[in-house]
Amino acid sequence: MFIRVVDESTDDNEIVEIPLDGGADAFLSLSTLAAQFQGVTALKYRHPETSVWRGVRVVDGKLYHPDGRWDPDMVYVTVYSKSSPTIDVKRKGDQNDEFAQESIGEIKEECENDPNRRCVDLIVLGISYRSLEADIKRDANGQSRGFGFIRFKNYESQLAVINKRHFIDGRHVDVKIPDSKTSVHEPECARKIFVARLPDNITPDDLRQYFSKYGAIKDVYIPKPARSFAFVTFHDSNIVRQLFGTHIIHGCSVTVGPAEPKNKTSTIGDYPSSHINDRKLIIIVFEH
DNA sequence: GTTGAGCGTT
Repeated sequence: MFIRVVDESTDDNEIVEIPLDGGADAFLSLSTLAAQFQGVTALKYRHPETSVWRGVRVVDGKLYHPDGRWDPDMVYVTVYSKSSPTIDVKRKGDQNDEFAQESIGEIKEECENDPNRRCVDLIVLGISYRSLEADIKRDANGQSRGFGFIRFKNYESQLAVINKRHFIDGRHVDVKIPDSKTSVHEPECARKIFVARLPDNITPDDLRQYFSKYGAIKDVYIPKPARSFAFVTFHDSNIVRQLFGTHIIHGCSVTVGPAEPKNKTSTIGDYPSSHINDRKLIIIVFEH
């Protein structure tokens, strides 16, 4: 006898028929399943009446159907362990690995130590209406609203999660700072500032030290030989806008503006909204 | 309504 299995975390969603072992009380070997779905740890299925996900029993590398019989018409869905490389949207209180959320007290402690490396609630957008493993917001009827929130213990985890695309339960999912206009798919220049009128004796470390009080810095670039300008790239684009203007670094006045995209052929539509600013409007005024 | 931009009953 075969059962039908699908991996909803991949793009193809191809159904694979997997052979069962044993006779009347048939079971499925985890090794047989893993031969088709690498890293799988269990199976789940929607209960026909409640349409709630139900997990199959896993004992000693064997999967047993909790309702006593395998349904050949059912499509079972693969389940992967929490340490899989895809994002884990965890329930509060789940503290098994570095991606686990922590209690408010522990978060505060880390915030007080370094406000520039603060973990905040991140909004998770585009969650499948069928996803259950998350702090998902629901309407009065219990229907998923398609988004939820998550907070990490380690700032590194927050950075790692915010800067990549996620694929959960068959959908592309965004992880963003709440109310931020910018997307995680924004161009790098959205997180970068252009520092002009820069004295030659200013080092990358000077810039890093000065600008780190505004937010975590990803990269500092000063051309060699020095050309009186530099680029500073932050991890979070939301703090970039407030930096535009004049700054005093080591007693020297420098001018900070938005970094233009490297691609000169880009149109205004390619700019992040935070960069469609006065500079662009001024150009339009001069043309008339 | 078998839907898909948004922003949080604690």
